[in-house]
Amino acid sequence: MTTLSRVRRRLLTVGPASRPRSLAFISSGMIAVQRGCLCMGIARSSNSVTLVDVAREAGVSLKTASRVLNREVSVSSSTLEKVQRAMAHLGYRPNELARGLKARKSATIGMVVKNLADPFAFNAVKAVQEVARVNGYIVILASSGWDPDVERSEVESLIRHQIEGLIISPVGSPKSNFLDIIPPDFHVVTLDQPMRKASFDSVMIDNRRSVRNAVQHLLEHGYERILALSTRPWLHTSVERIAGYRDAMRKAGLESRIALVEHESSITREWLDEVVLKQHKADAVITMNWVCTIAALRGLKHNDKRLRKDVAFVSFDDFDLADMIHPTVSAVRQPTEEFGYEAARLLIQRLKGTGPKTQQSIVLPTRFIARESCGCKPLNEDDARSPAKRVGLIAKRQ
Amino acid sequence: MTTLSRVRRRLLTVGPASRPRSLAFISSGMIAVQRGCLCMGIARSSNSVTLVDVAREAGVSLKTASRVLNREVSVSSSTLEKVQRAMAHLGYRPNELARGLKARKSATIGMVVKNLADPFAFNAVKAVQEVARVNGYIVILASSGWDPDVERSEVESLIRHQIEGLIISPVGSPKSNFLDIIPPDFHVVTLDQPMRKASFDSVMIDNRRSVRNAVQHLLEHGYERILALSTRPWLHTSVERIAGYRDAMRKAGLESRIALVEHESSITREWLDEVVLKQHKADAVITMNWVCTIAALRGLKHNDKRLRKDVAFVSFDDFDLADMIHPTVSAVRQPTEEFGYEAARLLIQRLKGTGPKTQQSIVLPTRFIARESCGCKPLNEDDARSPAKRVGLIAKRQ
DNA sequence: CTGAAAGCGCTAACAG
DNA sequence: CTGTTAGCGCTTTCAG
Repeated sequence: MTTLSRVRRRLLTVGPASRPRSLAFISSGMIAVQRGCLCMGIARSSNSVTLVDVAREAGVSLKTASRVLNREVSVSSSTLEKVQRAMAHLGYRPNELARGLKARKSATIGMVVKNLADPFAFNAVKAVQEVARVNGYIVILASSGWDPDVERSEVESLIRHQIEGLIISPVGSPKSNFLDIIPPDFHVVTLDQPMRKASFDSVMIDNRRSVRNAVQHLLEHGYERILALSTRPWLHTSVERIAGYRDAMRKAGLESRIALVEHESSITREWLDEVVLKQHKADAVITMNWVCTIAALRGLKHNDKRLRKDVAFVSFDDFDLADMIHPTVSAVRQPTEEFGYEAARLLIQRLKGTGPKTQQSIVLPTRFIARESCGCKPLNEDDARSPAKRVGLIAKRQ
Repeated sequence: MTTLSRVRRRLLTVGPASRPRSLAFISSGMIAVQRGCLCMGIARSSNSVTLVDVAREAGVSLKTASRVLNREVSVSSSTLEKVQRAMAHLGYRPNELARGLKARKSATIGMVVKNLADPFAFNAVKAVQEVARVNGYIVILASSGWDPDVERSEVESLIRHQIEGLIISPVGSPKSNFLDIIPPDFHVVTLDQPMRKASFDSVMIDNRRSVRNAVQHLLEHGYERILALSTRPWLHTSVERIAGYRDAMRKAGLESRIALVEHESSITREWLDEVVLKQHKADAVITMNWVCTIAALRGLKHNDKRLRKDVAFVSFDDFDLADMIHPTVSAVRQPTEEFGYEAARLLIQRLKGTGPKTQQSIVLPTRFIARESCGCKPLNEDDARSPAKRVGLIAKRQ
């Protein structure tokens, strides 16, 4: 019998503090079987072995048991062993919630993303979870679904659950606002987007430069009627990326052609036909994000437009199987897992009090993956492979 | 001044219990400003407004404030309003951890997946999180990375954090074992795979039948040297799927051709060339899971093998852009979001005590999406679209 | 090196 | 309808 029930132990080892309470306790919904070998707790059934029980079993005080639990040094090896044996024997499981209540730490970090189905999000989440685990933290995951109200209430919920820090990829809409519910010196790391009017740590890329470089690449191939395609143009990332596009076009003395839609559902075959092909007579298209890419790719295909032959194509955001589409799709690759990795590292540094006290802004490098759709012949097969090859991999560091 | 600090309130309203402790408290790292309008908590800075504070501010007892917090009915509208105003004024934030300690519920469910980068996993997680949110639960996410030991320790960690229920897609390896650390009447729902020697609720598909149907489809196209390709053949899902393959082949009086590898990294171009093409002279390939598909697709492409022309192809697991590869890839589609949705529904029903008491096993339907790689002309464009179109969508029900 | 006592922020039992 | 009292399971002073 490894897991003696609470009642059993209470009955058997009344101990020094057998106050009236014991009786009241027993009468309130427990069954005590006399035979002494089988006891069932009905009320608080599962796993109610507490540190008190451990201490009693080991014949030490509660505090001593607590010391063992917390690996404090000042415990003689004999008591240490006694307590550990008691823990094992009883099948003791510390209650992290109770632990956190007094100690004011929950060993929990919160993470909020916009859409888990976006490769950016799940790769980041994956890395965050991995780093958190190694450092003894768990992560509560929430998803805003691009809704500022949901975002706000999710953050609120996380705070109520006493997260020690927050990693968030903010919706970033003008209406998005949760700064007022963040406690003053709370640790927050933003991903992908910065927060207006806030000075949180952040992990981002140089959106503007990344797009500028990509557009320059298209220009070098001789395309001139390059069209930038973006959803949610009010997003900080969109704004920056479009600025990068403009930079490159302006420098080349060419007219900017920009097609913006609020939501990817607007990017239909007909719309592409009308706007991209008829209106702008684009000879190349560069998308500003993943959903855009998927929508445009699908729409163009159904238009019987062949990538590169009729219109060159560059995607912002690389994706699985970009190297399997014909022609293979050139893309700006963000280091999605690194995002999560760095964010978690920043946050945990803060929580542990190691690392710098000043605001940290990490800017991660992107890479232009030249495949065929931009007009190139891919040179390095490894580079050209889509992110799929990294499935299951997390950069191991630290 | 909406957020008065704890010290301030302690100093101003000493109340009945002004024990020596108060002094010690103040001396240990707080700054009290005399002017009476500005106070800063240094020690326990953020958000330490408690229900006691609210009660005091509202001039009611702790319990009454608690009643308001819990929306209990027996509160007069005048006190209700008083308390609510006090809460708003103080910027009160309930501590869910403390709440859970006494009430023995954490409003938290745990979820463990094998690999978050797998479309199956993130779609399921997404749905679980959504359903949990709507029902007032938060979800702690963990990932086993296919490692039984990690899986076990993650489950252990979740239990320590007092999750009320667990949704897990088990590693399912022979060494995988965490049953002994699950408390007796704990609520668990398994996803994708069942647990040996356990009678948890589960959400699965009919793997055997799904594959049998797909193979039969290939047979109807006249292929005879159909090869089944699988990783991790010891997995329950793999076993079932391979059984389905055998069923169909046997029924057709054809020889089964099965190529198994432990890990997808074995599926190289050379390996495919040797095993699939030279050794088996396969005229069709059916993969048994997503990683297999990606690896095989990539390997075949680099072999200058054209899908359908040289070898037909069916993928178990549909994927984004399956309709963008040339030829488009036929696939067995699992309802990935439904998995999560149903699992969460089952679990929350259990937690709330609604719904049946007996073990529930939900078997979700799959669909064969006939595109071109199996030899078909796709009929319905909508069906043929890859799952990408569903980005951002969650089935709203209940 | 060890223990007793006092809570963390909240809910629950039981009176009024 | 409201308040009092006793904890949830743990950590934390502060004494030995």
